[in-house]
Amino acid sequence: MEKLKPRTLSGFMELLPAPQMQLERMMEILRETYALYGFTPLDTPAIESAEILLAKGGGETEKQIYRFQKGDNDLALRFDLTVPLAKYVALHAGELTFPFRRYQIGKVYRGERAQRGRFREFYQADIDIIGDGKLDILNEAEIPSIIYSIFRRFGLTRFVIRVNNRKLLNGFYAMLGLSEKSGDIMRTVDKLDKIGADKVRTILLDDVGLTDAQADEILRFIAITGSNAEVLAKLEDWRGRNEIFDLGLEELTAVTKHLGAFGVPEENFAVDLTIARGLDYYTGTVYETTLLDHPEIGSVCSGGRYDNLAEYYTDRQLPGVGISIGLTRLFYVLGEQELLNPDLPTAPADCLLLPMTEDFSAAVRLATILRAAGIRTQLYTEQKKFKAKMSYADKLGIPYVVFLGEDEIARNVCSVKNLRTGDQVSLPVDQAIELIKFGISALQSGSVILEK
RNA sequence: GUGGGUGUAGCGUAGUUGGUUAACGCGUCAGAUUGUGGCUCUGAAGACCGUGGGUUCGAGUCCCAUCACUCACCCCA
Repeated sequence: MEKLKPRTLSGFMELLPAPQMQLERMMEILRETYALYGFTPLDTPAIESAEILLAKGGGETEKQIYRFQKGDNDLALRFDLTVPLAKYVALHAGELTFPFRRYQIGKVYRGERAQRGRFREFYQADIDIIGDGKLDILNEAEIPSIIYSIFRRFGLTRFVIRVNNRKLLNGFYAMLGLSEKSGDIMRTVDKLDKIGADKVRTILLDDVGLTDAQADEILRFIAITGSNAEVLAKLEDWRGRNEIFDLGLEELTAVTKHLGAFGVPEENFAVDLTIARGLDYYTGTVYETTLLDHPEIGSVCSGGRYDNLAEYYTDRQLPGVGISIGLTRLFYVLGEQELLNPDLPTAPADCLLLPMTEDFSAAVRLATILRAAGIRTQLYTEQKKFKAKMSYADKLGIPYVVFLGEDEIARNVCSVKNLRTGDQVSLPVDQAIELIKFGISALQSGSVILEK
């Protein structure tokens, strides 16, 4: 029979067992850290009614969303985790307790052309805090501080969480009488790092249609750099000319101050007036996180403040702040740059138990005892040559092999071989457990990532 | 969606101005070594050269189409 050629669609990540373990380790860190800050886990369906997911309508979402008919139902795959959150919060607003703090790690789908670091199915790891009517500015500093904490636990140090404020930008553009064109301007300004100031100016003049004076003012504005304190001080020059701008400046100043209080060092966060990206529902603080050594891959984590999360589903005013880690992208880039810690244990088991007798019942009992002691144990039951069994443990990176033959059973011991050192001893079961547990605890390595 | 590039065993590659049996490395499997893995050695399996058509005595190689992948743009995590 003619076989179908197996293939995986482009833009869909499918991993071998060892890297999958590394990805799972990153997810564990995410869950542990989010939980540590009092976030509750949430899961929502990957498929929702298209009208729910497209409530906002228009734009990129409409173009990129996977949408299909099943019977009479118009369905779509979720494009991000924020829109489902909005639906969830609107649906359950009466039953939830606010501020509602939830985390969600899940796959999202975008029907765009795949590229390196850009997937069509990928994990996002989101946290959001939703208030009822109001939400304190402090939350806008806590969110990036959590990201800082996670990245440090991953083992990353060379990253910057860049912070800006949409009110500040909108107020600024209003001052110049450019509110209508703020979207185009922000998109252009965002490319500053990539294409340089001269090209930004050309685009602003030719494509966006600004006057020389307007373009110069914008370039002067985005050229503001320096320490966070210096940037904030320079922004004072524009204070008093637009209320929204002033409000944005106060918020940005407050977030900067609080981030320090949360213990985020200056080298890991920066006020950056060029960032504006992310979905357009952001209304205040916005974040974007990049890896200093890999700016080419873009943002690995971004988010911000929105004043009215669920406006398409309810009249209730639900302001929030949230951020999303592009886990698949982050993992992919780290793997490609060989920054994933190769010492991170990726074996599916701590111990491979080889029964050397016809009757496996003693081995089955021993496996149960080992597992009860917390040792991840695989019982090898296949009729293969001895070397094939050893080779199995070796290939999977299982650190210990335990033999149980007639000889061991008669002496009430088991033989434990450490595959790293080659040492082998015969011990009573309780001592064998201690030996293995001590050995595997020594193998635990700190971080997922080794930075060069 | 727009524009480039590339398709040869599971993976990574070589393949001369078109010429006879498509080569190599890694991996896989077997044996050397039946209660001891990694290292080494020996051997084996595995490719209608993406697909379809064309040019030619002859196509992995040239031409066209098509599909897939990929890079850039757009946009984003």
